[in-house]
Amino acid sequence: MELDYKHLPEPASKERLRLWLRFLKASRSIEATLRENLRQEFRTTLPRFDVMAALSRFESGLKMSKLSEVLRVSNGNVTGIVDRLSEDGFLIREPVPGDRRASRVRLTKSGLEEFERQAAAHEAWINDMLSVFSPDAARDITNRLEQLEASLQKDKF
Amino acid sequence: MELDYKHLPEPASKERLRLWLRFLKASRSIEATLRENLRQEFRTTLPRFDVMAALSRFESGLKMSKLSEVLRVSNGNVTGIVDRLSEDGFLIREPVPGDRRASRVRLTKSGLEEFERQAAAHEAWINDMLSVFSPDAARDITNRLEQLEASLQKDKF
DNA sequence: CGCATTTACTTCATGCTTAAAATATTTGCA
DNA sequence: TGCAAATATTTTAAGCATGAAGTAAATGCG
Repeated sequence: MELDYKHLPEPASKERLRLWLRFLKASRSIEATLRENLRQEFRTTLPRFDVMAALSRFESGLKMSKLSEVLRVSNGNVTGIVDRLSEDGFLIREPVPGDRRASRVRLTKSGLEEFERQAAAHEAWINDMLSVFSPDAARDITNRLEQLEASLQKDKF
Repeated sequence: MELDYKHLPEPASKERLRLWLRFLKASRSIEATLRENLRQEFRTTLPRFDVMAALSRFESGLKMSKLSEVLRVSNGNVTGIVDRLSEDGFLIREPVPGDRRASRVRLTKSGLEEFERQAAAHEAWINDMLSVFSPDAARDITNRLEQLEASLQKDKF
């Protein structure tokens, strides 16, 4: 029979790897449910929701480049998603006065209304999935994640 | 001027939504770095790494259906990734005696060696990115994530 | 046995994702 | 002014992801 290493201290790197694996699993599990719910209830996808969420915070819209920066995805990626959302009438590209290369994207009235319904449902789904965390526990973990983000940013330079 | 709501208690659902947004941000940030590193150092991708990681735990290989179950991705998805890894000589499909529909996939010697180098680098990257968490803090968060997973599983039925 | 159902897997259509190349326009400066 | 460099965006090629449809083989039961 094997020795029981379970209660011996693991090297720090193993402990952190274990954390990452759990982290990823939880994240993927929640994301999968969100995708499925968005698909079933609103015939849309997470990337489309993300674009609309970003635009909903800027009444006068965002330039394509700013939009891809906010979402932290590539320019080319945003082009396709915006194309499709435009076809659905949820947003429009407007010319930017004085710069014929650029365009400003903003939600239409219909897009804003649609997004508000999606956002309310989204918040309820998250509240349900994370109900195991009390508001205090949620705040505590949020704080730790903010530390993590800060340390990840710092290492970039 | 607007009232300052910042220090009033937020509804639980807002607190949890905030947690989810931080969670997603951290997860995407770490994943992006992993993808970039895998690409630069090993000319591979996270899905390929995931497939090899899964197979590395089963010396005699896995059937395609079991592989997609373990990875929690669709069957059709696994087909393509396995196709490409096979072309690279990192794994092989073997016939399953007594069932001509099925095939068993396992790492080749070259695939196992390659994976072991990738896994060592992967662990070091994670250790670096999560270094802001002490082993104790890491264990603590891992425990909370396990609670979360358990509660997510339970709600499925 | 015969044939409907189930199982294992691949293919297909569509969309998301990236990096890199291409296009168009603006800016800066010799 | 003229033109090289920078900027804003789209296009392209390749891979990942899904759900659904298709193919082939195995199973089960009347």
